[in-house]
Amino acid sequence: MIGLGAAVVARKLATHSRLTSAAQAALGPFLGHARDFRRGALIAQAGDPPNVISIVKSGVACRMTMLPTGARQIHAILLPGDAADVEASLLARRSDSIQALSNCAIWPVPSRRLADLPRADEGLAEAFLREATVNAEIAREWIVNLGRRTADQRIAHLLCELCTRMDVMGVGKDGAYPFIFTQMDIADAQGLTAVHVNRVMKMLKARGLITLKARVLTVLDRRGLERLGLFDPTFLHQGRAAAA
Amino acid sequence: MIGLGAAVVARKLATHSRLTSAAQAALGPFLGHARDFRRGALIAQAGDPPNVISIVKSGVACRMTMLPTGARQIHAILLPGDAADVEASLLARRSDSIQALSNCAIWPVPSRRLADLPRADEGLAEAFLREATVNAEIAREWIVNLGRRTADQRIAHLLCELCTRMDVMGVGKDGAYPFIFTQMDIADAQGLTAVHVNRVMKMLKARGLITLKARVLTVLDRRGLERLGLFDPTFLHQGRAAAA
DNA sequence: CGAAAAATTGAGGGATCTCAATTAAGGTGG
DNA sequence: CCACCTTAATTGAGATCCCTCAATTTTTCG
Repeated sequence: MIGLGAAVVARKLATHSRLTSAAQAALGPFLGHARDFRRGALIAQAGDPPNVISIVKSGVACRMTMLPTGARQIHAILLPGDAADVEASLLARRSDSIQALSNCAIWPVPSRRLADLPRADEGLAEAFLREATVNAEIAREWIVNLGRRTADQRIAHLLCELCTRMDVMGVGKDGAYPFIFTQMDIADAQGLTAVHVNRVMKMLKARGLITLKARVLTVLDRRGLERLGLFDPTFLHQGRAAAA
Repeated sequence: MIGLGAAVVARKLATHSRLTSAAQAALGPFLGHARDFRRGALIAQAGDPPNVISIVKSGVACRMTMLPTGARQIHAILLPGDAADVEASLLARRSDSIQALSNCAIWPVPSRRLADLPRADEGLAEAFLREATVNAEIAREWIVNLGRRTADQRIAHLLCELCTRMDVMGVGKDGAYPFIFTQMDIADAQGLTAVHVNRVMKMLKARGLITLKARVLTVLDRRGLERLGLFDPTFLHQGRAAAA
């Protein structure tokens, strides 16, 4: 069902770009066929030539850096429909890695195919460019998060970001979202330790903001969570009203 | 002397892209004429429509976010030749601001002019795209810095980054670099307080790694500074060997 | 079902912050 | 070019947030 899978990407791109039906049709052949990865597997590694774009078909992945000390820092969470390394072909080699945070299916699209895309569908090519831009925007927000927010705020902010992104993709209902992250994943994303993440999550539950059970996150008080995390609900939507 | 000023940008772009002499010639008209800003002035503000690219002719600027709490987080330092918002025209409005950290001269280039650039010089347009990509790369490194390094390491890493970028641009000699940053600027870039930055700088001086006098930073032990900051001297050079 | 991974909890330490005061530097007007 | 005034740097003391280490329980997965 390549067609079905491609719909995920179409929906994601549609969150910030207008896609013609021609563009949607071009998407299937563009993506090709997906590859499966087990949780923890490296989808791309630092040092690799960046000649492949990774697009998530299902599951969750991340971009991250392993430090010589063994510490991991996650820079971005990749949900279904998200694309990584759209622009990377412009560099000589990749400096970070992509890792599966759950079992997942990834489309590995040769960057050459992206380079040829404008000839097939100009609008689709621009949509991918916008995708990269939105991702850069999110990266800046992460810098703010890490630099100027407390642990409570950081985690609340991350949860809000993820929920907002899932909302837009139609994932989760009634404030209940699939949540495959380990407390260590969250720690590595927010510059904390797993132990401290545990204590913060406990507090979030105690305050009646969230519930977490059987890998399902339920947001009981979205407004409260946003207030705690100083989350601006509009920041991820910017791309939506983008020109043309 | 528009031609002379444009040479700064040509040199910057040449650090990661090959520029033909035709591209260099196209640069002057592309940039137009610069505007002056005083230290502290806002060059662009959150909420503005992102229809202008800011390119630094002289002085130092930064991209930053002001939080509702009044705190500032800097996401990027813009040195002469650096371009900000190359990709931003794809969004509806900017979410961060650009601020002058010293008196500086900025070329405000209408994004429309960038959109038209491929028709004038394909290679030059690609060079600007690569510029944006390298900047995204640096942003990711900042995330690692903020998330997984101590205050000592962060500051050492930032100093190494700045020195490396100035080296490439031919700014500073014999390990002496112009340094207009306030300790609060460094704090706001690295998620620290000015007081703590002061103590770390004192330590760096005590260890014989640097000297700072009359707005001139002298790096006495570059290797030592890099080791302390876990700085990988190759990370900024990636663009250099970029394809085509 | 059993082994491995993840979550949870406690105790204690350290890095960084906050508050506050003082000194040094820089910029401006006379 | 000096005097003044504002801004930046410096230093101290005490408080906090988050980390480290370690043990235990719970959950997940093969």
